[in-house]
Amino acid sequence: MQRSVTTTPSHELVASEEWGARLRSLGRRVTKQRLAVLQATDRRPHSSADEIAAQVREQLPSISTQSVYVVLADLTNLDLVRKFEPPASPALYETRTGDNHHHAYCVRCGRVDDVDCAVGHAPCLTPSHDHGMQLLSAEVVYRGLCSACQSRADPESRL
Amino acid sequence: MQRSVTTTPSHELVASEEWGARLRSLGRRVTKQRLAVLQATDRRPHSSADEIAAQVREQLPSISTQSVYVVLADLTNLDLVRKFEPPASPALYETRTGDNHHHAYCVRCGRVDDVDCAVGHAPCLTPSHDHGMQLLSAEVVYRGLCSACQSRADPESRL
DNA sequence: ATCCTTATTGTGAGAAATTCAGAATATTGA
DNA sequence: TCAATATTCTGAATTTCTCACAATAAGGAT
Repeated sequence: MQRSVTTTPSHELVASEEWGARLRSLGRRVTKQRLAVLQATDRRPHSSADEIAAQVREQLPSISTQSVYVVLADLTNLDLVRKFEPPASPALYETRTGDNHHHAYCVRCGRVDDVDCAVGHAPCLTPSHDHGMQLLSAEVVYRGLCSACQSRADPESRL
Repeated sequence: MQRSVTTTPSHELVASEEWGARLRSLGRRVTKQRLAVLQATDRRPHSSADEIAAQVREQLPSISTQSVYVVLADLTNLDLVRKFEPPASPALYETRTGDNHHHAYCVRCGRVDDVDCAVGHAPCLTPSHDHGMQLLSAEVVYRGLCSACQSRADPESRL
């Protein structure tokens, strides 16, 4: 992989270095595929594996979709990307990890937005009784209607 | 469908009648397939479509899996069953609807438990900011480790 | 009780998303 | 630069679920 300052936008170069450092510190080799997947995911949060593959192909035209899947699965395990599975649609990926933010998706158009945790203290982690399950984390998925779909919504239709 | 008191356990007969009434009031015909699917789902909450099909086949040996899918999709729309999609596994169905209860699944064995809403007032429906999305409902999914897997867990492994 | 209308189910194929095994390739430490 | 082995590629396969159309059966009317 050649890194030319003249052909690569500087902010991407920096990002590339950062991702590379993170990968190395996690015991992973720094490959152009991983960097491209990370950058594509970073650039467009809530992208599907297919969309990420399409993005990546602008840099690496011959990358296979399967490789993107493998890379994403590995990065997800490393916690460099987070996988979100909205109902009835392919999994989406984002680079925002570590904060336990949640997601709202539009039941009409499928649009997904990030939603920060409701109250300061994660309220969803203290259910009334836990059946002996040791809880690790909670993910909240909001069903909603995005502003675009609200304006376009005919009042007759019951959602 | 013949209904013989001597061959059908009375509690199932009653349940059958109840489901029948509900279906009728929702403008649906009362078919043995629908009743069998409802009873199977009721008997074993958090079953997958395949598991429900297997259960149903004990009564209706020749029902196709596709029909079970169609019936479940329709019953879900009617709100007689609720569909839950845990990450990385097939959708699960249950007859407990209307209360907005949540789910905890074991990250190791996949076991799913019901969890009643954390605090009295649905806290998860008031996110800090909603990006203009009109929120309709929230579903909380708890990741956890069930008691069986806790005992069997080697302390070395980082979960 | 029987027939007819039409909802429901069955059949068979097929789509979409994802995973797997083994061969080829590329990164990194020496 | 080279070797070791992590990573990616190739191609097929799997799983879950959907679709179109034919066959069947539920429930009201006669």
